[in-house]
Amino acid sequence: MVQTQQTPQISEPFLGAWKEFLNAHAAVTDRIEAELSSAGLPPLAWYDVLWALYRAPGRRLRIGELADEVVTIGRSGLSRLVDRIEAAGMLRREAAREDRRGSYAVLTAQGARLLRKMWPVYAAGIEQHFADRLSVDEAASVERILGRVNTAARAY
Amino acid sequence: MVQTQQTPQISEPFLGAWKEFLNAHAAVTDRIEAELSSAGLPPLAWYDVLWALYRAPGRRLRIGELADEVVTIGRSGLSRLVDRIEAAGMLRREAAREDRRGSYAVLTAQGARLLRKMWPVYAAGIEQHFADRLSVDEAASVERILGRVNTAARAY
DNA sequence: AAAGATTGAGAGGTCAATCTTA
DNA sequence: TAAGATTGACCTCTCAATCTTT
Repeated sequence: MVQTQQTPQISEPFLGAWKEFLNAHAAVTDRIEAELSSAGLPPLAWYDVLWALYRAPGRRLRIGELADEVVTIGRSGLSRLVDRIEAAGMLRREAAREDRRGSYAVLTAQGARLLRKMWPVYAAGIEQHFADRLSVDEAASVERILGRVNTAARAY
Repeated sequence: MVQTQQTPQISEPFLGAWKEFLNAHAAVTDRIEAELSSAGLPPLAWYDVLWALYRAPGRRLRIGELADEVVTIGRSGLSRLVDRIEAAGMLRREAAREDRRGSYAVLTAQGARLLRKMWPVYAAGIEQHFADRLSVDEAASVERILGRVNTAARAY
């Protein structure tokens, strides 16, 4: 008799790695969010949007391209997030001339300034809660290993 | 002149590790949530609650203890999550006799069955999207390294 | 007054339906 | 008909206020 659907046995090192992975993510991001908030700055999701625009040619991205960059949120959620960031004057929408169905999000000068205010706080959080606990070799290992996890998970 | 507040320079391996860490978390948890949902099962947060109760002596935990176990949610959020799980019959609240301010969440038989239905799907997701991409040595490294991140981040 | 837990108000997210243009 | 993007309805979380008991 063939067993078609058996529960995988995940051995200890893998299960241990998974648990630490989940806990570390929750702990570090919570702490960084709290530090941004204490500094009177918006959440990490804003940083992701502003930074994606900053990197892009012309400081602008189609809404769909922006959604692909901000990996923690879906398209409708992004649409509302862009609403809020636009209302705060940190970006503006611009109709796409080459395809009138679409629009661009364009970083404003104020948005670029906000990005420069957020980075020191964000960077300090990454350093203190994450990087300071790793050696250079360990960081390289984590990058390589989780990079592989990442590629695998997206390959669908 | 003393520089009191300089932006940390985070060198490449650390920044790379941080980016892969965030992306891997988003990718893997999204995929597992989608698989649970496709199987007609509730989200990971339910699993965390049910599993915490299952492990506990008497299959029961004070609400506050439960909140400490479920690290991705705050106390008021947990209160509402417990409402929903209770409404589904997977746990019940019970007044604490030794301290009448408090209450217990107690796993029901139905809750234990749900846990046993969720685990195969969850485990398959961990295996396929995470564990299969790691060697045993790499898993041990991730556990050790992120365990250190974790301890550090919580030590406040 | 403080601790355990819940609740009202509001912020931010999802899914499916919708609108506009291609 | 499909693609880009937004919207309506609804769900879940947070913060601060609240209720009960210590």
